[in-house]
Order: sequence, then C-alpha cells, then structure tokens
Amino acid sequence: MTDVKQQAEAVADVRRDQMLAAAARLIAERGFSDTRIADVAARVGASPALVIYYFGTKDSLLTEALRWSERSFYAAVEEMLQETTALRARIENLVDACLPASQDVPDDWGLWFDLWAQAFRHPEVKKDRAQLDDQWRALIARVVEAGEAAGEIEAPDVEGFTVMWAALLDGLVVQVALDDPVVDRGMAKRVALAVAVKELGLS
Amino acid sequence: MTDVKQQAEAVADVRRDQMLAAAARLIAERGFSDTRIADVAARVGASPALVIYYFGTKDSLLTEALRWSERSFYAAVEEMLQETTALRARIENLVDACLPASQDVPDDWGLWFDLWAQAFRHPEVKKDRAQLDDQWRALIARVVEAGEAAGEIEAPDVEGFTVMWAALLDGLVVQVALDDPVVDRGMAKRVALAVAVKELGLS
DNA sequence: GCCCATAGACTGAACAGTCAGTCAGGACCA
DNA sequence: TGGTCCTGACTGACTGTTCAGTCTATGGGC
Repeated sequence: MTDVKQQAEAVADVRRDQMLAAAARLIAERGFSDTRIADVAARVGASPALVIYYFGTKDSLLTEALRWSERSFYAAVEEMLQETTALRARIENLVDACLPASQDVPDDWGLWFDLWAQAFRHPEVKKDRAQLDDQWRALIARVVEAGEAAGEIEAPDVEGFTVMWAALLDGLVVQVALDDPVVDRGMAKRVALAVAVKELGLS
Repeated sequence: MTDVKQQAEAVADVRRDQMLAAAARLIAERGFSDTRIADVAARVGASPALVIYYFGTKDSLLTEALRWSERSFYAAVEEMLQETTALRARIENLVDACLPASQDVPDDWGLWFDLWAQAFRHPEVKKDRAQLDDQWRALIARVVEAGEAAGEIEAPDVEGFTVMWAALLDGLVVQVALDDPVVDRGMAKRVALAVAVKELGLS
C-alpha cells in the first residue's frame, strides 16, 4: 500500500467518520426515522449524493451510525475505567457512565431507544448489540473480579450479579431518560449503587 | 344523550377500538414509522380515508395506539393479580406478565421500544408513560404491602424495592426481547425472582 | 519537466415511488 | 331532510437514489 493510497483512504475514512458522527447526533436528536440523508449531508457540508456514495443506502448509514455510537460509548467507559482501581470508585464510575451529570449530553439517550427498536427487527443490529452487551457485562465482571482479587469483597456470584446489575442499569436509564418524576437521576444513582453494595457485600 | 346518539357512538367506539388494536399490532410487528394508515385500514377492512376520518392524523392514531396498548397491558396485569393472594405467587405472576411463556406474543415487546422512543421526544407521550409507570410501581407496592400485612414478610423498604425492581424488570425485558444469548427468558425470570426474594426477605 | 490517462471525490438536477391527507359525493338511518 | 359513516380517486409534498459529468491530483511514459 502506497502513501498515496493511504492518504486517499485517510480522506475517505475521515469523511465516513464525520458522516457517522453527524448521523448519530441527528438520530439522537430527531429519531432514527426522522433523520434524512439531506440533514446528514448538510451537517458535514456535502451533497446528499456523497452520502450515498459512501454508504450506498440510507439504512446502511443509519445502522452503521448506531453501531458506531454504541462502540464509542463502550470504548469511552473502558478508558474511564483505567483511571481508578478501588472497587467502589469503579462501580461509581460505571454508574456515572450510564447516568451522566445533569445537562451533559441529554439527548444521547435517545439513541438507545432507537438502537433497541432497530435491533428488535433487524438481525444484524441485534447480533451486534448482543455482542456489545456481552462486552459490557464482561467489563462489569472484570471489575468485580478485580475487587475480589484485591480482597475488597469475598466470593461474589459474578455471573448472577453481572446480569442482574447490567439489566438494572438499563432499566434505570430508561426511567431517567424519560424524565420519570419519581426516578430522577439522583435516585437512580442511589439505587444502582445501593444494590451493588448490598449484592457484592461491599463495606 | 339519546339512545340514537349512544348507539351511534357505540359503532364509532367499536371502530376506533378495532383501529387502535390493529395499529398497535402493526406497530409491534413493523415498527412505529413503518406503519402506514393504509395497513391499518386494510386490517379493519376499511378505507384509509376512514381512518383519517376517525383520528384526523396518522400521528394521532399511532400515539393513541401506543397509549391504548400500554393501558391494556396494565389492565390485564391488574386482573391477573386478582387470581392469587400469596405474595410469592403474585410476584411470580408479575414476572410472568413481563416475560410471558415462549412463543406467546413474541413481537408485543417491540411496542415498548417504540413507546420509549416516542416518549423520549414527545412530551404528551412522555407524560402518559410516566403516569402509567407510576401506576405500575403502585401496583407492585400494593402487592408488597399486602404481603407485609399478611405477615409473609417484615418491614420491607417498599419504595426502594419498587423503584429498583420495576427498573430491573424493564432491563431484563430488553435483554430477552432482543434475544440476548446469555440472558434468555429462563435466566431473566430466575434473576427477577431471586432479587425479589432476597430484597423482600421472603422464605 | 511536460502531458495524458486514470481514479477517486464530489455535485446538480432529475427521477420515481410512496403516502398522508383532501374532497366531492354516496349510502344508510332516523 | 339532515347527520353519521364511509369511499374512490386524486394530489401534493417529500425524499431516497440515480446519473452524467466536473474537478483534482497522482503517477507513469516520454
């Protein structure tokens, strides 16, 4: 592969990334089916035809954007996790990742709903989501096991806890994202933390 | 209000209900934005114009269908609950209501995702959903309190449990609905039940 | 160093299909 | 006769996708 080719691919890759990012943003803001390729094109300063040139079809662009966005989220969490070692701090970090501080990226949550709706009906998206969710649970499991290895907790039921707690976080995110008047951000965090502490036998 | 008027309304109400049911079914099968008024009309053996005649706009029909469907679900659960009195049996009933046996209405779940996605962006739907979710939690709370009154459990943290367990069920439903290879129906039920038993201090 | 062929990036304009919603009027009933 | 229920035919707007062709630059042949 020559330098030229590399550079050409770099341009294309940059463009693709811009478009995926723009599409993800728009999906979050307006919803999957209300996102037009013209909107995406406008955001990256290109013509609609160029978007098709890169992605072939609208659907391909949007589903790729969903997966791209989900992958970004997990990557960010993974990185965030490097910064702490204490079990409790890490658990708190995970909670914060799912339920970020107030006005911080409020409509990113909309993406999850669209992702789920798409995954429900499209096997490819479904497969991808399942795989990423598995990674997510594996990450939680690693955190717990590290805590055990460090002697912070004893003999946890890693798999049981992982499945339960991951589901709990999802459910809490739903409530908070939908502005449930009872389950606000603060309560959701408290609940998630309390359950983790209790189930893991943390001090 | 005359008999005539009453009868006329009865006809209209029947039609409306047929249309709402058909719309709900279609949304579950194909998704909110892929549901056409022509499809709904075809299912009830009417013309698209008649659907508009009753609901004015497509959006009005579909969002009403979502709310109608959610209301039906809670009503069904409420009724199902009358049939048992023992706390554990009731808890199991609640779990079964959310995670019904195998092939039983497999695509009804799709509705939840669309409902959430709509609620996220449309205040009216959001308000409705929050209210119904509050009812749902109140129902769980009633079950727990009845169990306490009957001496089956002691001094439960009703609100804490309610919020936590409702969220947990939501999260588990997501996994199961999306065919997660790790979290299948059986595991989801076990997890939901185990958490309830442990948190409530059931035998 | 010049020229030309080739490929990739990109666009404007047009096309084609889809659908929500309109409208004028028909049928039935009290 | 008037009101409710209902329809077929139509339309107007939207928008994904195609296409023919432009522009740029790279790289090889001379």
